[in-house]
Amino acid sequence: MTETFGIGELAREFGVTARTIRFYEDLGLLTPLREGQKRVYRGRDRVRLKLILRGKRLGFSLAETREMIELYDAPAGEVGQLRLFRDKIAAKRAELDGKRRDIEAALADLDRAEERCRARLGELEDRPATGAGAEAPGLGG
Amino acid sequence: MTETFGIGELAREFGVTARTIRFYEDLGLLTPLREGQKRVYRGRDRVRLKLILRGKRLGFSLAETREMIELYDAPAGEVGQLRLFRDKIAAKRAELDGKRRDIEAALADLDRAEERCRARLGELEDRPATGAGAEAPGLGG
DNA sequence: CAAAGCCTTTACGTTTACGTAAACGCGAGA
DNA sequence: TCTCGCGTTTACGTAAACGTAAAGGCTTTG
Repeated sequence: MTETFGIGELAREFGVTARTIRFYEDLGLLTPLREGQKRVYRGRDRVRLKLILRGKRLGFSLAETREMIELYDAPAGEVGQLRLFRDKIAAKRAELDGKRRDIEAALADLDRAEERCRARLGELEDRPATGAGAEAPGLGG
Repeated sequence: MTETFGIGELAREFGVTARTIRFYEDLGLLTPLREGQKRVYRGRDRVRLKLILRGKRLGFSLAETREMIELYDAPAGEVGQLRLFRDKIAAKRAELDGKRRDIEAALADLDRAEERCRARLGELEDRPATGAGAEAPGLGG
């Protein structure tokens, strides 16, 4: 437990540069400890970095991702705060649901494209003369 | 059929500026007709714009989105081309699947956060004294 | 006929998210 | 002692995706 990491270590693990990790710190997204001058990251920071990169993959800006991370580690404040919080969570979820629908649609489009592609390939492999130029017909797997 | 649109019309419909639409044209993503100097967009461009914006919501760069759109309207070339094409489609699908998994994970995280939030709210509404400051206890719906 | 709207092109500005280089510290090892 | 290797700060550079003016054209409505 209480495992720690160097900046290069994290950079290698997640396929980013140290510059990137320092940049996230500048934005307040990561808060490593220090051993002398050197940054020391703990599991918490590693998790956060993972969340940041996930947010990026989903097209969120770093600001948006920060908001989302803040939603993850809830504050346990007073009732008003908690309600606001719950509403924010609901909003983000709606956004994520939208993205999911977008993904389904994109996947469906790709499926159609692939189907057309596959059908056309079937035609060409059956009778290589039809349509375009010929190739090695049916020898491969 | 053959309905056409002005640039402002499309801009309003999709919540972007005309500048944005012209920018996409600069990148070769849209290819409107012209009536004199004015751009005239047809259904095809409207669909493309929709696809571009979907790509953006999913965190794809405009370059990536262009590639994806090119996959949608298949070329029907020769066998080699088609196979390359099919592979590209598979790759994009893998990427989209990854994003979907990211979304599921993010939604799961949000669910956990919401559950904690809800539980805490339940506590506070049952016995408002526990933990933090009080509010109007149980009058609302 | 003048102002209001919608469109045009050209061009510089801005934000986000880093890249890249310079110059330095510091411990390990040949 | 020198030089890797890893880390540091400071600072300017950059690509992507537009924003935002400036200056003008066409048309239609009062």
